[in-house]
Amino acid sequence: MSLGFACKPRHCLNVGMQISAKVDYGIRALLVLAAAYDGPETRLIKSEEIATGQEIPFKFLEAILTEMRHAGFVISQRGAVGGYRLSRSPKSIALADIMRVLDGPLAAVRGLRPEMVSYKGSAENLADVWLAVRVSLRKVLESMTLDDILTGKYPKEVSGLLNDPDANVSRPMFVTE
Amino acid sequence: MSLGFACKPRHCLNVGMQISAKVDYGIRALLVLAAAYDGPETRLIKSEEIATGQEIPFKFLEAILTEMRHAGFVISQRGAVGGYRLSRSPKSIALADIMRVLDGPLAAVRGLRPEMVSYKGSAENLADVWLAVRVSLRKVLESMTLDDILTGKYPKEVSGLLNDPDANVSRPMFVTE
DNA sequence: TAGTATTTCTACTGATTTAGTAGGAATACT
DNA sequence: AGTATTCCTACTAAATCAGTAGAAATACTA
Repeated sequence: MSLGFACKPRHCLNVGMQISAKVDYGIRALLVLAAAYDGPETRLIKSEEIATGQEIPFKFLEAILTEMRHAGFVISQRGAVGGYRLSRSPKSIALADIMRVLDGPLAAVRGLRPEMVSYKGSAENLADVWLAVRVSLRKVLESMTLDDILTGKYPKEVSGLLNDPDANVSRPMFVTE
Repeated sequence: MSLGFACKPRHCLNVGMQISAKVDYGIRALLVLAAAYDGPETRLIKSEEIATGQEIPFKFLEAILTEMRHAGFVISQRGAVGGYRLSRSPKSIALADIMRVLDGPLAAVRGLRPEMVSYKGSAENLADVWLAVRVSLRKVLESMTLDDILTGKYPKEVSGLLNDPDANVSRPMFVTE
């Protein structure tokens, strides 16, 4: 009846789905721009303002915003009155789009897309698991837009998930045997 | 109308949810043991047999199996007729359990559990997204057992996901603007 | 036209994680 | 005693993550 230690002893840093700092910062920056969005003539917001308001490292944020511009999510202007604004409505930008731009595909198995991996023997059906994982991530992340997060009004499949009784309880990482 | 490049130019290795080699190998190894499972007196299977059968690097697999033993999923025996067997029924081992042992929590944001992060200003509701992501991962990975994968008979919420018309089509990673 | 403030680009860094490998010690059966 | 296997410790090379530094390009303003 020993207390089996089933996880890394201390802070347990590594993880299945790791939301990176880059994605976290990037989405927060777009949310700030989304809150100011008011059609194509929206005022420009400086990266400095976003960085201090959201406590994001300034130079890192600049790099992220430049990636966002390459992806077409934001429009920028240089110079004394420069800054950034959203290129289109916050209703039209889904979280999955942002995450794919900043971090690549939503799900992969050993670096490969789920439909690219194949297994043999007793593991034959394992690919189905990764496909199901990807679909379930898509259902959440493709359905939620920047506007949904600003307003707090989520698509009902998502609010269904949040109503789950233990949505905000974390599971133990050790196993007793 | 330029073709905006929204992702890393070439092989796009980084990813949101990365199923690591360790988890992939570990689950496959347990599936092999699960297929042989026949109560507490199941025959022992050598790591060499699993490694060649599933094309997993031998020494890496050994390390993974030892972690599995620490977690209580397998029982081992050394010596000439040694090997591994499952410690309990494949019906009682969920994929989420295995993944937490090998890779830590299912989801984290910048290294923190989703319920530990908090945001301010326009990003206030962002934590809900990560909670929803975690719940949706749990719904898939806590409901599927080793036995489900062996038999190909999945809980109906999972088979619902797999029936999604584009379960096995991958989404483009670049954005046209 | 000169000045100023901002974005943009290129390059670099240190820490951590990933995916292993090497070699030997412990152990269980014959 | 011999043999085959698991178990443990240590090590490595490559990639990724989370930034930083500094200068060039650019847009407005006076």
